[in-house]
Amino acid sequence: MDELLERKEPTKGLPPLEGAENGVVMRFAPNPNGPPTIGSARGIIVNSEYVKRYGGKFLIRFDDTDPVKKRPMPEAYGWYIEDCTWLEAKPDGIITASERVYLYYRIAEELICRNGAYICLCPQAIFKEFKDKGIPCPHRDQLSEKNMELWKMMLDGSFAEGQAVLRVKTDMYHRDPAIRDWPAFRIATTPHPIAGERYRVWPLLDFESAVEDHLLAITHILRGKDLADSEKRQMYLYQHLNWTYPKVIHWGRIRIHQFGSFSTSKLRKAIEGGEYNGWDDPRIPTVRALRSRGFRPEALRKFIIELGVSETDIAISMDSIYALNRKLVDPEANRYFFVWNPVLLRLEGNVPNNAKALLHPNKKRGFREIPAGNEIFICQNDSKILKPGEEIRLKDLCNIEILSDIPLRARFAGLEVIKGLKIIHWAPKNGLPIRVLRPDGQDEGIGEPGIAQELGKVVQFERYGFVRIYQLGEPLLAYFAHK
RNA sequence: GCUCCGGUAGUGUAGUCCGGUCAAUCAUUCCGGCCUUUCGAGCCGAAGACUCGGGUUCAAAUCCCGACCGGAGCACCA
Repeated sequence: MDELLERKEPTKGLPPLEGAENGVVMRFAPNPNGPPTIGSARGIIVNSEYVKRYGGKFLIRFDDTDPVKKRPMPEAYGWYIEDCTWLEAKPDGIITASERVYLYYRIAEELICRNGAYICLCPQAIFKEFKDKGIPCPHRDQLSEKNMELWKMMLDGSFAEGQAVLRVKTDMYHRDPAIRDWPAFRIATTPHPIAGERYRVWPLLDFESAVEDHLLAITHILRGKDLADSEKRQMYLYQHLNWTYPKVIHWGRIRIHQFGSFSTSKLRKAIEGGEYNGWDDPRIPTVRALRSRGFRPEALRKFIIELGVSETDIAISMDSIYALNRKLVDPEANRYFFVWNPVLLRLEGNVPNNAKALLHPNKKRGFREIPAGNEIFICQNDSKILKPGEEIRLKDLCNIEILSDIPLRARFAGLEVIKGLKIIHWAPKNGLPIRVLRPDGQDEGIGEPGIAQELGKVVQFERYGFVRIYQLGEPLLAYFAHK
């Protein structure tokens, strides 16, 4: 009976975590070689959400142990903390691997003593042959004392880069070649951006991550499918040291329709080359870009949590995030007129010099005043469909009758609202020059002066979409959020 | 090539472990209508999916086998 009722429970959001009843310790472990992207946001949000649900600790750990190929960016460490905090996932602890290499050395030595690892002097290509064939290399049977001696030589500089690695003993006959005796430490003499020249022997991800997860008493690991083999590899290390492995959940790759494929290193190049305005350019999928565009963290959290943690690869659309954010932002955003691709419209007759328009259509938030008069701007798109003789309404101003299309002229035709009349918006002749930066390009035009008072806020440009006022000036800069 | 993982509407997702209540959930998108001095919001309605083929069973989205498709790992990257 209980079973039946249990099965009826709909699972909303994230599925329950096995073995989490007494709290969890979870970590988000990025390489700080750029700012967090939407992909990183998934790691930040899901981990922190589980910690919120079950109680415990949410840690951020910088896996920054490659000074060469995945070279960390010193500014990025702070960016991660900043974006985590903005995403309502302030870490309870910050760990930086490059500051803790000495701890990994201790574990390595323990491992060598227990005969769980050996120094391998095979050139990389040679070892690959052994591995593919499934036969132990000549160094595998070295005595633990010999390994310790060679290890010290690695540390003291007796070996050059590439001459020696420390390998964890797994099973050279394992059916999956990816699991066989994997490397734990290699020599890298390039100075590290944070640790400088303090270390010349650096751990590789599988070792660093496995050891840290144990040291930090991580209970549950969420990781991408690309690291699906890591548990199998690291399990051997845990067995050698008699540790207990955390519970692991994998998720599939995530692609975003609107952004296509991207990588942090590619973005970095494009930004350094001036192709983008920076790490918050609306055309790129970073968390800071979303912030600049006026997204609310709740929208992002909700979206990511609804994605769940399936192992299926997914191709998501920003549309869902847009819809979620629109719901949050619509009641807050003041309304303004922005005329893109403006064309001048000359008006005859007693056009009011001022218009009064609601700041919000259905919240009682008062009015804004817009200078009007006999010359105003309208969108080129609107102008194209106007025919002489037609009567339309300028929103919140007056009705007009079109006199001619080229040149564009019209005359005042009354103030009273007439149902059924086509309505267009407009901007004052001496309005604000505005440039809107969009994910798909940019728009330029004229807006009403009140927009300048909304710096940093999200507003709606009527008939255009929601934007965040990014920077005052000539022109004023706005970042487009969504329709 | 070897190894692993996955395939529910356009997109995500629930259901798959423990077969029946699934002629399959929710959201988004699209379409139609209402409302509205925004093409926004809101309201109403509609459309749309179990990859395929076998097998087990009274009964299969759910279990088994095979095929197909997709992804990942096989780095001295993370």
